[in-house]
Amino acid sequence: MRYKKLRGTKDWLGQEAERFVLFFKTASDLAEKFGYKPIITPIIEPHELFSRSVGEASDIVQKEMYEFEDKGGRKIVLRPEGTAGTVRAYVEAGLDKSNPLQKLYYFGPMFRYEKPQAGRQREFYQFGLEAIGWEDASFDAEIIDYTYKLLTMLGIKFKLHINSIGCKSCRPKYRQALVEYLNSNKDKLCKTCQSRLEINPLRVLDCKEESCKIVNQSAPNITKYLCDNCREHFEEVKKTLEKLNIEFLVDPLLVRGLDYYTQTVFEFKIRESKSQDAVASGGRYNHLIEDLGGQPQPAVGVGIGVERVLLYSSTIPKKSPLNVALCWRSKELKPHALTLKSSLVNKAIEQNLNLSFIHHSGSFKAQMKFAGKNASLAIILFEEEFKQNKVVLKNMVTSEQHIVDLEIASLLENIKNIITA
RNA sequence: GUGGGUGUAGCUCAGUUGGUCAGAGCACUGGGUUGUGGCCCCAGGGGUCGUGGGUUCAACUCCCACCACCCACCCCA
Repeated sequence: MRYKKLRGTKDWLGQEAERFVLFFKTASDLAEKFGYKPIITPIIEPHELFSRSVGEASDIVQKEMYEFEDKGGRKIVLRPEGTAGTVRAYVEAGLDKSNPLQKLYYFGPMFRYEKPQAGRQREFYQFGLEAIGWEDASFDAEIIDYTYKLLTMLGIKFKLHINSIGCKSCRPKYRQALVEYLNSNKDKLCKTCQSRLEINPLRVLDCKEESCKIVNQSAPNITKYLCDNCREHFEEVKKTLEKLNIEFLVDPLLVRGLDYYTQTVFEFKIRESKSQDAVASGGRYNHLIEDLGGQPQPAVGVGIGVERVLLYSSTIPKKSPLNVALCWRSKELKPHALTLKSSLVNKAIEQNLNLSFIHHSGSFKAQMKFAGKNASLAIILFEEEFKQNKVVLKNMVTSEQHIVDLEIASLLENIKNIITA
């Protein structure tokens, strides 16, 4: 074995690859049902896009980005998340001015230089939704509703945590109160939190260190510091979720690691596991479009971790699609089998049938062995039957077989009958 | 970035105190038996024992380094 995949990357093969594709189909179909349209943006972006949006002080920008200089001396990064690129494209296309209301979904690989672990890779896939242009709480609820439905469809058990972290006018007041409180308890905080206190005090709130947890329990509650506008918005989000029968938990300690969030933030957490527990998360980012040079537009979005979803999904099937194998008893029949196969493929496309047709080569025994392993049905050509325009249709699971007409339409009817039986 | 565990055929694993120990089962390929796969029988391919050094007459086996994977922390998707 000469070459190995890079650390923290993954090859998708066999059933895993099939499940991956199936996830994308499910997620994008559902997104389309909610009126979201696809957007595809580059994997490489300028470094500054993320330091401006995700935040200079965030862990992602400080230590997790893949960065390099291209031949023109530009500072490039492999995107660590999907929102910044989407917003950049939105502003660059002038949509903020010409057509500001946009509901978009994206899908693709993201990159973060971290130590790999189960459910955590250096290259990982995200499926995300962004609703840009609406300030109304119903869109926060829509994004959450979508994610809730998708994860439920996929058979994932989760807990939804939500919080509001305020806006530009009320958060500074809270921040000040928090810093004052934390400073008076500074000696009880862990080392990282003592430095967080300087750079990003809100992050202290979701520290898992026991001593910090105790301090956090009596910390000022952000909900009490929200301005009227933010409070009303949050109340409406909660009311709407209740009407939609979506269970959630208000978690005043939920703070996201990305700087661009305002007001609503949420995380879908897996019940059983405590680490790598977020399968999906997101929130509102009302200033990001403006911060990236566009006209001010409010927005809300979600990012869903594909690997984690696949890890916990119980309903995405692992079974391959239904295969029909063509086999021939003697060499002379081979060309007939192949033309038959080609006609069957045409018909299957025409009638939109969920069937695939395969063949092997070599000895008859080898063909049958291949069929037994890879197909549910076999169409077998024998000299005697073929002379009378007949073939053998064999169910490879039950071993039942019948001599049937070679004619395409009736052959397909027979196949359908076996499948539905 | 910190700590712990693991690393022998595609997979699951044996390998005795360093000296025919490079093996088994499954999988794979070919053949036999059934006008047609699975059962059975015969044969075959496949490994520089994670990589690189060191000790030794001799290393899969001892020592060191590195790499990869897993787990926990951290962080998040």
